[in-house]
Amino acid sequence: MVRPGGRSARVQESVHAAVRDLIAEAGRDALTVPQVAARAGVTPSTVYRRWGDLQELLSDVAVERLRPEAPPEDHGSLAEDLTAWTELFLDEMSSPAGRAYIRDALLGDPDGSNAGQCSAYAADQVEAVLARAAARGEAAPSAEAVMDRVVAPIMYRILFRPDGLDAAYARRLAAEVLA
Amino acid sequence: MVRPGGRSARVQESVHAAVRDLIAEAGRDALTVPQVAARAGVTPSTVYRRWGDLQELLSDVAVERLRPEAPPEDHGSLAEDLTAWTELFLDEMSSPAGRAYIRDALLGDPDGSNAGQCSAYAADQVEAVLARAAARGEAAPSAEAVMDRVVAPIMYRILFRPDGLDAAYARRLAAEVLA
DNA sequence: CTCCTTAACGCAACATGTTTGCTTTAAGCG
DNA sequence: CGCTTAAAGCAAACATGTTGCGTTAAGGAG
Repeated sequence: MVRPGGRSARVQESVHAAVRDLIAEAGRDALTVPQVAARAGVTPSTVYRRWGDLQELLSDVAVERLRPEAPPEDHGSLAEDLTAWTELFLDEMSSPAGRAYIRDALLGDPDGSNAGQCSAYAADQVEAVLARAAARGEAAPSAEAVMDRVVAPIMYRILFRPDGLDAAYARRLAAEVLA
Repeated sequence: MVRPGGRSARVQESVHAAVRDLIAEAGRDALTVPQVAARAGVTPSTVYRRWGDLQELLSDVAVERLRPEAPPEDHGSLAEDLTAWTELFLDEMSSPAGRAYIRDALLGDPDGSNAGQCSAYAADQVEAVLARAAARGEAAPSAEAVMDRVVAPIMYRILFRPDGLDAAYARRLAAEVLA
């Protein structure tokens, strides 16, 4: 029997909130399960039983924070929509907080489902931009092409080459995939 | 004073070997610092002092295993060289062992230097292929273009979308960057 | 509304992993 | 050959992770 509501839900929310608070206060490195549990008003064994370890818990919280809050803005044309979205995406993801969340999401993710979720969030945003272009009658690349040529290079550089990431790079990637 | 040789070197080699052996025997999940230390004939405190924690140690070992063993083969033309190298790269990296090493390398890497090293290995291989093309007088894309359009999509999919990775995809990426 | 069933939590004892002060060894240099 | 000191060993203190068992309360049946 699955129990998505009631006490279980309160515990989950309380623990997630404790993680967010403690990261903001003391930084991610100072985080331990017993601390989180104490702040959440819960025993450590509860956290260990539900999440397994600190990494999986952080991964959960990270995916939650990486979910886009709003659909991409409408600027009137595909070129402008995609450029603006790419700049925003790079900006959010390459910030220290963004990098940390990406790493956390990848980290505590034995089966890859959390990472898959992150990718799906980006894909949804891209598809929204492309769908709007199609509705306007504009020619547009496939979502796969945008993932391979815009999203992938950005994420690769964030993870493997933390330098040379700026708005100009975002604009160049967007322009190239539309060419 | 840095002491790259002598006892320190023996300890490092012994610990690395212990990690490789234990991963092969019992799997990465069953790995603990005390176990590794015991197998290496070393005390746990030595490992903690040199590497900090298990993740950094695994990251070290992973980078070592991700170093290419040989320069890319010469097939006579840029198209063949790049296609063959891309197929090999995808094959190695997307294998279960390859994925695990990539994750480990990213994981225990506070300052990103290990991840940067992995990227540098790939960049070196790509540059070798392109340099050979230039020596033949062939027109070739920049190394940056190959990193963005071949290496990045492969790594992105390995990390975030573990499906649909096959030799055909590798060939397509290579062909597109040459077009 | 009340009574079951049982998933999820709390508690406490336990096992394991991590840190640290101090001592000992041996690498590299004069 | 002897000094200096980085790095390793040792052992005890400490923190974290694990588990069995009793208790609580969600969600459904009567």
